[in-house]
Amino acid sequence: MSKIEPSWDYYRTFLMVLKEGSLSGAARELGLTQPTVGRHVDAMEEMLGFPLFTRSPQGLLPTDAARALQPYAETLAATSAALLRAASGQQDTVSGTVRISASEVIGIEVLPPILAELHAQYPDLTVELSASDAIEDILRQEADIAVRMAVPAQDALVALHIGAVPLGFHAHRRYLDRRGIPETLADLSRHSLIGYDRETAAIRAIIARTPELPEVRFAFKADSNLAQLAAIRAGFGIGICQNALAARDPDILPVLAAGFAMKLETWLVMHENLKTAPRCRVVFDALASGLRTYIRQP
Amino acid sequence: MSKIEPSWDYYRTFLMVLKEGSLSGAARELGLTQPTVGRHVDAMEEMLGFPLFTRSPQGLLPTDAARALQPYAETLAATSAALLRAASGQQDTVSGTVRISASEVIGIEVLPPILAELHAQYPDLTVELSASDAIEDILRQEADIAVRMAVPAQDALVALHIGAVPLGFHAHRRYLDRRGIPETLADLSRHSLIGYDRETAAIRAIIARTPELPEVRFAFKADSNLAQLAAIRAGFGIGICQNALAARDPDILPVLAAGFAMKLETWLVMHENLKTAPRCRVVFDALASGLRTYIRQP
DNA sequence: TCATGGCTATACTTTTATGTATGAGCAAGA
DNA sequence: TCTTGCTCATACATAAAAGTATAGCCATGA
Repeated sequence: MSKIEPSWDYYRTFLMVLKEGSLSGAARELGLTQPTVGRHVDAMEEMLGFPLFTRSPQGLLPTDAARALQPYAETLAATSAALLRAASGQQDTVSGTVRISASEVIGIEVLPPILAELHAQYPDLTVELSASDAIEDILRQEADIAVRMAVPAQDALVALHIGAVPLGFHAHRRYLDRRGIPETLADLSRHSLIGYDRETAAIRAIIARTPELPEVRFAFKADSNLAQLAAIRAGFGIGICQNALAARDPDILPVLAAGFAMKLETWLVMHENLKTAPRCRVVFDALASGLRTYIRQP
Repeated sequence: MSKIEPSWDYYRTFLMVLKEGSLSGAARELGLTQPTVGRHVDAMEEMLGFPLFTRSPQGLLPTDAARALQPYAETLAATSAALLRAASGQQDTVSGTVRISASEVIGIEVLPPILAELHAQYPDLTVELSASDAIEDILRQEADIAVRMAVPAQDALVALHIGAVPLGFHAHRRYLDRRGIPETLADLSRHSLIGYDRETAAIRAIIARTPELPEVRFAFKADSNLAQLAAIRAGFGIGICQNALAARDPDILPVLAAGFAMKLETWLVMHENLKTAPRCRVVFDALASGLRTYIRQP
């Protein structure tokens, strides 16, 4: 009856073996040695009563059972990281680590100056940035604060509506000089278009709202919006990006601005638990103000 | 830079010290010794850089910082328990442990026969029952399957609408013989009423929907609906309970059945991850069918 | 007042877990 | 073919964590 619960450290080792695919690799990551990692896996297998990996000289291959347990181990890892972040901000001063999740474009083009100013004000603050759009992140505490383009239907979350980020077609002046300026949406079919690789839910919504959009064949495909932005800047063709980002470069010109308008509703999201944490409050307020300024610029 | 992450076992020990309020108590619960538990706490304090407890000969008092970290430690504990349950069902047969969360009344009055029949069919299945109404339970994986009286606004959850459980005023025949049968809602003010101790969201909703309800003073107050049911059965007075439960006892009679009808919409909820787990499927289906039968009876 | 039973803290011993060193297997490339 | 580089497994030595025993503190109750 008095079965001793196994060490929680086994789960950490197990997760790293899954990620690395080998005992040696996991040992390197964890700062342990290969025999130790092997012993952890052995102990875990013995206590569970079934094998987690099939061993081979090339590494360890996870069994179905191991894959079924992986999400739990990942939650453990995320939670323990969140605990350490929470602990880092327990001093009465604004200090510690705050992990922010945002889309690539926002995280790279918009947030850095906001965060730089914030950090100048609070030098003890460490900021982690994670490029991701998954709402689950914040529920699973993989991030403390998130910039999201969807309403979080979550009771446990604090959500602040920032406003709508306007989007539009844009191209580099160099490209337009060479290929001409399209006048109607239909003209787009004669242009080099920059677009998505896989359809996401957000993209399907835009397509549904814009029936005038011609059937297009993209000349440049990338799931990364950041890569699409880079392609626009490089004069590859016409693509969609945030108006405010395009406006920063006088050589990037809006195209079909009158006939086509889109916007991304934006929210700032935080776990309710963190409302009272000073380090999170400060970052939340700075992001709210910074993002609103970003949205309001012409 | 190469700061070693602390042992995750420290968090387990830390949580138990919080719960027990003493090193010795935590040691007893964990199957460790008091010096070991003390060392874990010391190590954790040293790595965090601030104290977690103020020591005294009477025990350990948590600091504010420790209380702030408690929810994270609890998530860790819940997740590791969920991992072990998931592992328990990894055999190809229907086996292992399933943890069910339901209200006290449902869990004690309705579920046992359903689960008994299920267990007769699958003897290798272990069922854990947790009396709780918090939706978070299932999100935080503190339970595998939950019976809930609210729509779960959660993407990651599978929810099956069971139907509406009819509620009504009831009293024991003995009480009604002695005090008479109320004819209108207003008559209730002359009766001994059994009711809630604190207003919950569900209760406020009912009050808002029923403006005819007189201002009442309860003669018996309990937050536990189970205790209220027991008071009704004991002939203490008039209270609200599920019609189907009252109908089981011929001496419990409905009161004001015509003028007052309420119902609790009921859902069966499961984490999406567990959809494919055989042990959870089986329990989910059995609960769905059993609860629907329960609701349909007159 | 003094014993009892709860608690923590410390010194010491033992057990456990980890690291080190090495061997064997397999794949890729000279 | 034979190295090189990667893997896991094993035997042995060491370091780290656990347990044991005990002392001290502070309540409570006879």
